[in-house]
Amino acid sequence: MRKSKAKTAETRKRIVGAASALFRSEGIHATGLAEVMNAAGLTHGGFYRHFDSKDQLVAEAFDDASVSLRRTLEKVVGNKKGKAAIAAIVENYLAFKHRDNPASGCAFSSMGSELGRANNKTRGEASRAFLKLVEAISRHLPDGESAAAKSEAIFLLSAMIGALTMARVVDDPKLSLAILRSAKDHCAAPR
Amino acid sequence: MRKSKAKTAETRKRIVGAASALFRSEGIHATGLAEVMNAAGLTHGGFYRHFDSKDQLVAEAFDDASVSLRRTLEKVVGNKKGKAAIAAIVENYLAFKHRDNPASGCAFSSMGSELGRANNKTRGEASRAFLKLVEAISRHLPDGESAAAKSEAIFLLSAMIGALTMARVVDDPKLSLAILRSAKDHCAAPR
DNA sequence: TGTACATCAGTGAACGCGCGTTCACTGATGTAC
DNA sequence: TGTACATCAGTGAACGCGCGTTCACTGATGTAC
Repeated sequence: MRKSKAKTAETRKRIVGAASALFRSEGIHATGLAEVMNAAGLTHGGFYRHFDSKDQLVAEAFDDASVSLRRTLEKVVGNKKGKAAIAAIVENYLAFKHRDNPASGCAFSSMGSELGRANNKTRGEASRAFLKLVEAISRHLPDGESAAAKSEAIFLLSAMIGALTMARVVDDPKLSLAILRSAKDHCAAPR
Repeated sequence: MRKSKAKTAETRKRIVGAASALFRSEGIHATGLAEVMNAAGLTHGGFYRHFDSKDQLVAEAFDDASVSLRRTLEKVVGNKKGKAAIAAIVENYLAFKHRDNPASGCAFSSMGSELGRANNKTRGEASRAFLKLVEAISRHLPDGESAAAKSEAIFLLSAMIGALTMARVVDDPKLSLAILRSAKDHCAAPR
C-alpha cells in the first residue's frame, strides 16, 4: 500500500492539522495518537511512518497553529494602519467566535499551561512564535521599531492571551463577556 | 487501622494540599492519584475513603489554591492603600519567585487551559475565585465599588495571568523577563 | 467506667481500559537495468 | 519503454505501562449498653 510522495506529504499535513485542532480543543495530554490518526482518516499504527514521537507531533502541531494565527491576523489587518490595525487585531482576537472555537484559534490560549511544561523543542518554537506575533503587532504601533513599541506589543499580546483564557475558564456568560470587553477597552486604544 | 476524626480530617487536608501543588506544577491530567497519595504519605487505595472521584479532588484542590492566593495577596497588601496596594499586588504576582514556583502560585496561570475544559463544579468555583480576586484588586482602585473599577480590575488580573503564563512558556530568559517587566510597567500604575 | 461490637481509615492486590510505541505483513510506488 | 526488485505508507495485532476505580482485609476508633 505504498503511496506516492505527493500523497504521503498530503497525509502528513492532514495528521498535523488534525493534531493541531485536537490539541487546542482537548489539550495535549488528553488527546491520544489513535484519536489524532482517526481524525486524519487513518489507523494509529501508521503514525511512526511520519513522526518519531508524540513530542515531535506536538511541536509541529503547535507550529501549524501559530502560522495559521499569524495568517489570520494579517488577513484582519488588511491595509489598515496604526490604531485601526491594532483595533482590528484586538477585536478579532477577543471575539466570541475565537473564544468559542479553540480548535482553530490561538494555541497560547488553548494550551498555555501545557506549553509551559512541554519539551525544549516545543518551548523554543513557542518563544519564536510569540516574538513573531509581537512583531506583527508592534509594527502598527507608533515608532514601531522602538523598544517601547515592542514592550507595548508584548503586553497587549500577553493581556489578550490571559483574557481569552479566562473568558473560557469562567462558566458565567456575563462574566466571560465582561472579561473580553474589559480587555477590548484597554487594548484597542493603547497609550 | 481506623483513625480518629481529627487525624482523618488532617489526612484529607494533606491530600488536598498535595494535589493542589502537583496539579499546579505538573498539570491536572498529567498527575495521577497514586502520585498525589504518595506525596501525602499514603498508598493510593485509600483515596476513595476521602473523595468520590478525581474530579472532586480537582475542584477541592483548585479551591485550596485560590484561597491560598487570596491570603498571599492580602498579606502583601498589608496596610497599603490605593496605588501602593495595587503596586504591591502586581509586583508580587509578576515576581520571578512566582514564575519559578508554580506549585505554590496562582492556579489560573498554572492550570488555565486545563480549567477551561474542567467539569462544571470546578469551572463554577473558578468563576467565583476569579471574582473574589477581582474584588480584592478593585477595592484598591479609585471609586472601588464602581463598574469602571471592576472592569479595570478584571483587566489587570487577566493581563497578569496571561503574562505569567507566557513568562513560563517561553524558553528565552530575556524574553521571559521582558514579558514580566512589560506587564509590571502597564499594570502597576493603572489609569 | 468497662465491655462488646460496629464502624471505617488505610493497605495492597486486582479490575478494565487507553496510552505511546513496536512489529509482521500487504501491496502499490519508485528505481535500476 | 519494459521488467524485476527494493522501498515504504498504511493496517491491525500486540507490547508493557500507568491510569481511575474497586475490593477484601486489618485493626484502631467510636458507640451503645
